Amino acid sequence: MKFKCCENKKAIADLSKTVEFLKVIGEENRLKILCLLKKGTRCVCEIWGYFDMSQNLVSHHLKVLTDFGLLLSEKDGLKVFYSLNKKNIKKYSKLLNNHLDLYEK
Amino acid sequence: MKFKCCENKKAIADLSKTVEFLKVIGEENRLKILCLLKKGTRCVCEIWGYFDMSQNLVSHHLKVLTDFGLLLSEKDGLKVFYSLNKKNIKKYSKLLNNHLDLYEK
DNA sequence: GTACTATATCAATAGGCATTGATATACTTT
DNA sequence: AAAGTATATCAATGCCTATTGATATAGTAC
Repeated sequence: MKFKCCENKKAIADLSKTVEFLKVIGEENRLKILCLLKKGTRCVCEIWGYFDMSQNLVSHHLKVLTDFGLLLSEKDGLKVFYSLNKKNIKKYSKLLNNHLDLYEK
Repeated sequence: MKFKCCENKKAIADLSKTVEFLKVIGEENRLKILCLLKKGTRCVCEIWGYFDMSQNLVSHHLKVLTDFGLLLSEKDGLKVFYSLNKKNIKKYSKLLNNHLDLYEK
């Protein structure tokens, strides 16, 4: 069995990116937001209302999630609608599972 | 599709536990240690040497991982050997994947 | 244009935690 | 018992970031 986690540049980069991903989703409010958005697209005020968080706090967490590429946003008039960036979430999930999967090879 | 993330006590507790798990593994040195231990049991000095971390820092991270239940330790003379607690890692991985899996149900 | 609504940004604060250096503990060897 | 080795703990520091309150921006309705 070859150890692949820290031996080459690709593996080290993957690990760093995985850690970033974990830090982004490893925050209670952000994980809640991701969970809610599994139901579908929501505007900021819906998220805010749903979780009883302050408006600026929700904005902050939405920005963190969006900046990292986990959410997509679309403006419609005054409202901004957020939705999951499923492609990227899937990508990072796979990266993570490479680390967590204990039984491969 | 029923939204299950924050609606009942079980779901909220699962989410909290998931966040804790993410915080524990979402640290570069700790994820590296987990990766190394996929190769098999290692004593502290081996881990320390492998990553060029200070001894007390390795001890600290090993403690965090062990306290959360991700590692098992066994003393043999002067040395302490650490290994993955695969059962628990698997348990938390499943919990996490419930959150990340976008396509279930 | 004025008032209002939805969202984002800014500045300040506070708490958590990774890191470090020093020291303690526990075991082994002589 | 004294010296050496492996690991753990303690105290202090500094950084990062979640949170808050206030304000700014941008669009809508009158």
